[in-house]
Amino acid sequence: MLSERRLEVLRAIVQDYVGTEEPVGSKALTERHSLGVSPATVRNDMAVLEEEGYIAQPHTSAGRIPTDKGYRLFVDKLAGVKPMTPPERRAIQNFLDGAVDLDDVVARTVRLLAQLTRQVAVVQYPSLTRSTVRHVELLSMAPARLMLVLITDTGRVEQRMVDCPAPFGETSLADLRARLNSRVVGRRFTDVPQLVQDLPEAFENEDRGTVSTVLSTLLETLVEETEERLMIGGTANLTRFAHDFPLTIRPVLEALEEQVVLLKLLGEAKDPGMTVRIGHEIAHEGLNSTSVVSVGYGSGGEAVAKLGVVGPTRMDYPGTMGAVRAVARYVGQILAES
Amino acid sequence: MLSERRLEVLRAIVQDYVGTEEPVGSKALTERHSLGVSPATVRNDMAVLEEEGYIAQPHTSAGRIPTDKGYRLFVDKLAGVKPMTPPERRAIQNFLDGAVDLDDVVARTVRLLAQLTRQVAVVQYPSLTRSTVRHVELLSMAPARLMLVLITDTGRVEQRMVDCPAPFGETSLADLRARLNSRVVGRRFTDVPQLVQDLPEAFENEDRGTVSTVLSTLLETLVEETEERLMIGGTANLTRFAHDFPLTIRPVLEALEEQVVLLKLLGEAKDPGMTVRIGHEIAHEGLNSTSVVSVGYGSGGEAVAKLGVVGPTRMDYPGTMGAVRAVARYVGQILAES
DNA sequence: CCTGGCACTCACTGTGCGCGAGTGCCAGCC
DNA sequence: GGCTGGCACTCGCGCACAGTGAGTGCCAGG
Repeated sequence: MLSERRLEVLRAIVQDYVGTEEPVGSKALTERHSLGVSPATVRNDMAVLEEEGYIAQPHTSAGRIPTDKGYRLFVDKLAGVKPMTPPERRAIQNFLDGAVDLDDVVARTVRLLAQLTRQVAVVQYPSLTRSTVRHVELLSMAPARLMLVLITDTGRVEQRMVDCPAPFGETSLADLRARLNSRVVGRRFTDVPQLVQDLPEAFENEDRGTVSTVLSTLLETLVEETEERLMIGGTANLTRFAHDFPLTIRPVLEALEEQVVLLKLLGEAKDPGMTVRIGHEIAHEGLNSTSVVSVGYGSGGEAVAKLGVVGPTRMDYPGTMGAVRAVARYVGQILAES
Repeated sequence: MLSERRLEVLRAIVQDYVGTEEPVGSKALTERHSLGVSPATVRNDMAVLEEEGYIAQPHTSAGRIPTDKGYRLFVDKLAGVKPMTPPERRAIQNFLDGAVDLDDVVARTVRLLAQLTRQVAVVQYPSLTRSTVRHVELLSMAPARLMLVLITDTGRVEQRMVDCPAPFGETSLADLRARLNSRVVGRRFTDVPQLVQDLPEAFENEDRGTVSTVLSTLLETLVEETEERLMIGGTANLTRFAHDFPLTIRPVLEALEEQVVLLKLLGEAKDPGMTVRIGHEIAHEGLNSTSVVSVGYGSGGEAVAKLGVVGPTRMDYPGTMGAVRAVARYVGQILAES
């Protein structure tokens, strides 16, 4: 176990390094922080911290920088979550109010988060698996062609064309629409399959084929769209620390375009509260020199999706966590209202 | 007017520079191309080309690189559009087939285009202004709350909540739905306002308020969504020529995030066929060292939106133009089928 | 009008050197 | 035992400097 003062030294190193982006030495540390001890003592502490793997030197005769393990300790034990100031809160609310639809909410959230944290923002669309059905609509496009429209409680809309095996009358259509809605409205998407299982039996022989087709399209939609979508913004912020890793920026951009990677990353964070993953804790290679701060958000008490930011491991964790948490809360409120 | 050989020299310079990314000198030129003349002659030609502003030297005693004006001449007079090879065509078709909805078509197109050209791809969603109405749906959410769903012929779906001034019965709802659809289905979005203008008069006094509210929401949607959305991909490709402008990559990324800029850029290209804008021909400052190749695409003969790529002015114009044109054609086919 | 020759320019590369921040270690002090 | 001041050492960084070579402009001759 590290002594109180050594932890304090680690905290000082992290803070200084995040601020200056340069390896921090013992002398500078004692000058910028009132640790009450001399540089020589700090050097001894640094030696211990280095032995334990919390800090490292880029090369001999240079200052120290925190390792992933060092950041981990800092986040877990040394740093709190910096709350937003009232003006910031107002700015967030103003920015998010006035969104017209779900796409707009997500788009605004991404921009806001990127701006607040000056990093890359990622916002997942509310997942269908945890959503409930608000309405299912069936429209006749042609004698044997229907359009299926699915509306979720979070305002998401999905539609599919359905080619029917046989013409389908208006009355049958109205019947199916009514039966379908009475069964699934307000229910969770995951429950839908068993709720509609026996629906074809309620119809005349000639219509059963079409009903089955519609149902299987509906179920397909549920499966396909369960793989969530997400929106990314603020990639220009990557260039802010590009001088740090001018070559590492490409794998990061590539990873960001591989939405699968990010979705997996967000999905892995089991804790519905805040999750911070640092450097090599992230399995994907391209993101080994980045950290991801994510948190769940939702319209009710329940989280329906995640949002977060991707930045260099050398980031302002307290500030970033504060911004992410605050934005998630307000987005939740907005979704609950609509 | 430049002589035939001088044009040939310019073409050789552009081709070599695009290939090697390095200023090209007179000796190297004569070695790599069979121009039939000596380096000294080429030097004289180069001096003329430089005087006319088609090429420039980064510094004295270095080779020449084409200027924006040089690329312009190359594109207009010297370069054709390189057609895709049959295997490439098949690959395009395979990649685009199997898209399940409009979002998917756009997403696949972006990825495909980015991969083919190894540059940044931009695809505009089919614009509402040139689309026609496939269906308008009204759903009752609560006694005084409706959901308006708008479906376009290109498969785009927009929805809005409508808060009614007074409760609205199911029969009135069905009536409004029927009247609305009979008037606007198959019509262009731009014609909708005058088509529904007198609709409230057909209803009872008590319902007129609601009908008006619905209509104004519909019209609002048309206006709001006329500002088109777009999808961007392949930003990781920016790093391929980042060594060229490691500092210029940031304004480019910023410009790409400002979708307004890109939309304006795409909108400016009046020619429904291929448009190439080179370097300083682009008004936006951040894109001054890039070129944009764009083309309209559409489900029928008519272009409903644009797609294209953003890359360095030093790009393979014939190849890029070929890829952009081919992709636009196939996307048009896909849209026509759905 | 083209060509070979020639002197000139200048970015680029590698080397050597001094500077200084930062370290590790040690002896002494509390 | 822990803290401190002192001191020698390391080594990355920046700078000056010279050598190299690709490329140029110009000119006289074919």
